[in-house]
Amino acid sequence: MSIEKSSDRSLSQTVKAQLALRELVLRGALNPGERVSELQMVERLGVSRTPVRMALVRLEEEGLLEAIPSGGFAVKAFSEKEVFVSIEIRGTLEGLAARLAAEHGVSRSTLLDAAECLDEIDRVIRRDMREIDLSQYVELNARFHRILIDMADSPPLARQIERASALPFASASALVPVQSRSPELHHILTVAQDQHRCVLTAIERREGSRAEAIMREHARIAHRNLERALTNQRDMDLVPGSALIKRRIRA
Amino acid sequence: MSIEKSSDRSLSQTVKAQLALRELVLRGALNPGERVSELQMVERLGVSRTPVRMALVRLEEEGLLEAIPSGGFAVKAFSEKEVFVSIEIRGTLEGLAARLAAEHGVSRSTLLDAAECLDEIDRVIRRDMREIDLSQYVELNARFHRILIDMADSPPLARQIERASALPFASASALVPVQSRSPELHHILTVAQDQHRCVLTAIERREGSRAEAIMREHARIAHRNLERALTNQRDMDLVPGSALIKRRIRA
DNA sequence: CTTTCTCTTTATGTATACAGGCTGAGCAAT
DNA sequence: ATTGCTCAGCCTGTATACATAAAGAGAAAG
Repeated sequence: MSIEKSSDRSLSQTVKAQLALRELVLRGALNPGERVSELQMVERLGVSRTPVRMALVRLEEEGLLEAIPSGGFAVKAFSEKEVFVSIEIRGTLEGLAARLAAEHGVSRSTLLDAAECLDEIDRVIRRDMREIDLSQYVELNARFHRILIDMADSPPLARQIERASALPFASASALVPVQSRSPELHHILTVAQDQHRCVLTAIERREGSRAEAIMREHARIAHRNLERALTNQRDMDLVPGSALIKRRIRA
Repeated sequence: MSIEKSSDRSLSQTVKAQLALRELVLRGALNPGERVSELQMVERLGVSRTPVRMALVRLEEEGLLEAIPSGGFAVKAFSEKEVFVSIEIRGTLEGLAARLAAEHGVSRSTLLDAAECLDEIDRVIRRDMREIDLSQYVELNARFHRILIDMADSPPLARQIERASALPFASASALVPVQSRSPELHHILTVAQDQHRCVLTAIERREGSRAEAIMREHARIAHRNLERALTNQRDMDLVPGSALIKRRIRA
């Protein structure tokens, strides 16, 4: 009955429980608002109560669960507005990172790393109008965002961005797959990539304010993708953690 | 040997441990970088290992501790730059909150609450040039910031700001006491209060961009206060968690 | 038929026992 | 004197037992 009875022994029980539980929540196996019973999870995950409890605490920190006043945890539900704001928060913090990078200045080698990453993205995008390997794009996109955060050279900021990106639908490349069925796919990726180029140029030229503004706007592409998914029922499957989003009734 | 053997029974052991441990860390009773042994804390706090462990995990989330790769936790040390960035993060997020509040619009009653709070601050500041009750100011200041966050009406943002303010020296009114010995005290409080007034006006008039800029600048008063404490050794005592800050050697 | 009270069940909070791994001291060998 | 090895002590990760509080079912009364 356990999800991954034969999972890697090298991982600690706590980490195993955390991964498995997150998977259950995101998959929608647990309904939003529903209490997550420790004993039931012991049964389902095949670990004892202690690691389950640790996993619950950590997932609460991630924002996937919320504490019940009388004790224990429940699966968190998100309104559409909350999702939008979460994306805005990430964009704002990434904007701050870009500005700090521009103001402090960044080493030549790091700039080259970033530029190389963007070249690779170009190659993926331009390959063939309709045959773009999205998983490859997602990975490279995540890498570029990581480099950008490294450029700020501020552990507290990196940490905060990590927290903001912990919500499945708020991370930098979570909503990219939503575009996969769209005829505008190539268009949007082109625009996004141009923003990547521009922010890198701005950082290189020490134009902090511009770098910040670009990253903020860049995050709003995710807003558009989310909007699409919310209006096109069938695209919701492509949104990670979509089961947690309370849908409004739409006309 | 325990810090608070006879503390309130109504609080759970976990919360008790968390409060006591935080106190120990901030007081500087545990040296930065030092490992925090669970058993030693059991002895010092008078609770068993389970709540101590929970408290350790939570304090790591707060950012006061960091996980040791081989297991366990250590007291975290902060560089001056990290402290500055932490303040900048808080300011940026509060700026976002102010902008959202302005853009969404805020109910009349909430605006009145805020205005009343500011009136009270005025009364504290203007009371007598040299006899200002700082603790009262700190409390009212915190209240105004709380109202501002409520205006944004975004639980995820409130949560993130709370996290950013969890670092003792990063919260909105943590560094106010540093000014207490300064002849500029009245001057700085006047400026800060003017920013309060301006941001409220901006929100009322739906001037989102302005509201955001003001809150960002407002947070930078904390920068100034920190700078003062870093140059005036004797003022460091007034900085909460100063024991965690790695001082550079200064000429 | 509804409502309320009680009792049972089950939840979490806490303490503690046990196992495996890391660290460091002391000793031996070069 | 230095370096490498072994062993002991301690520390964390995990499992589980126990106590207390909450939630739900069922029966009785209105």
